[in-house]
Amino acid sequence: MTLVNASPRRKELVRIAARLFVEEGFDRTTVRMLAQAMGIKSGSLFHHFSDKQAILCAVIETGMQHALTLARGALAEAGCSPEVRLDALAKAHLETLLTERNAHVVALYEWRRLDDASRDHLIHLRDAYESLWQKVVDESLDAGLIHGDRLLVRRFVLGALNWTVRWYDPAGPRSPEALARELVAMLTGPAPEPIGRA
Amino acid sequence: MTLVNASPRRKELVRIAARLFVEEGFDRTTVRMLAQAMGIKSGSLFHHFSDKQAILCAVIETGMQHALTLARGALAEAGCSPEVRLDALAKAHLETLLTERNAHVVALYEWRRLDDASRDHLIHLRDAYESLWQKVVDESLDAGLIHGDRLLVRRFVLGALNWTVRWYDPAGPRSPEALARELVAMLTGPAPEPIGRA
DNA sequence: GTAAAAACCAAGCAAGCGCTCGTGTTAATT
DNA sequence: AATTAACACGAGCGCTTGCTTGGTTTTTAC
Repeated sequence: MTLVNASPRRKELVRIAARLFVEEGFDRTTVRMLAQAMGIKSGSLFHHFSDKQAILCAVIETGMQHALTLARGALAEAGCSPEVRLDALAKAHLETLLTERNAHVVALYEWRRLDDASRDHLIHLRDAYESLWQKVVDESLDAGLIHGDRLLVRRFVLGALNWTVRWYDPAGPRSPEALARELVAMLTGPAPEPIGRA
Repeated sequence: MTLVNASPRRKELVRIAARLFVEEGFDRTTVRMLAQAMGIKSGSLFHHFSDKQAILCAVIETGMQHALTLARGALAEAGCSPEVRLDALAKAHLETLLTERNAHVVALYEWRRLDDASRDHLIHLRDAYESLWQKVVDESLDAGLIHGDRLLVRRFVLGALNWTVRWYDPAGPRSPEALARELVAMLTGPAPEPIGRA
């Protein structure tokens, strides 16, 4: 499923790389900086990754796999009420945005630094995730819970959620759950009844 | 008001730089590439800008000034109906996102490459723009047109709009006006009456 | 206990980077 | 006609970049 092996050592390297890519940006993170943060010399880096680009790809893939796993789990646990499912998906999205923040920020800002091969690989993951969302949005539309063009709704909602990485402060007063519920409430209008928690 | 002079020649250079920064990213756009696209040699570049960084700042400032001008104009022409004002502001936002697309994309992706001085300068422009939005969002909340936390609503809406640069196709079937109206409709729920156009 | 495999290192190459500098060439001002 | 300021040039300095190479150490497997 993944492009290359996933030894625990490699996983740790990817985590470190993600942090540096966020702090400095991909282009400004030199292989020497990466190596030092990993406790090895720059030459040794290329035993784990074919080139710098492959590290970027691995980082982004990590985040996407995590998002997919979380979203599928959330939907499996949620019932079949459209509102609960929408809420659960939004919550899962915010949670992966938080716990795998570095990877997602890198995906957001450095996507264009990928070469064609890596991009092709990752686009499939992205498409799978977006079609998950589209299905849940469609359910809410069919139920009359929300209104509008199905494609636009999905894009606007995911846009609003993704943008949170630019301002959300995990140390602040609001939890991802609360945030998700506020967004859903914003879309459904003033709710006459509270959302039932599964 | 602006950080430096704004001769027509310089304006053209900034436009070219914006295009290259979008195509290649700031770090990968070399001063030689910039110079060649401008029809001069790399050394001559530094007669117009103190350093590469200053070009980035000028590009981003261009976009922000344009956004501010358009938003203020739109609000001045709009009446005092909260829904019309919200719609007008969203439309103005999408229009500047479209006509000054390069500058805004650069602002989005390369903000972190700014040095502290440039960032301080630009943050004031950004704050002015956001408080414009906050005022209009507050009006809509007070009128009962939309619901939710005032800060969150502003952030979610601006997030949804800004994210459009990642998927919006100006050659597609939808105009910025139509897009703006769809977003407002999404927030206000199923409108019992059509929006009056000023 | 030993052989194979995996991880690592020191050294450095070729290329590209932002930027400087001394000089020449226009174009506007006096 | 003389002065000045703005713009452009060519050459290149000092430094950093991603990546390679040949050889050593550490870990794993039997």
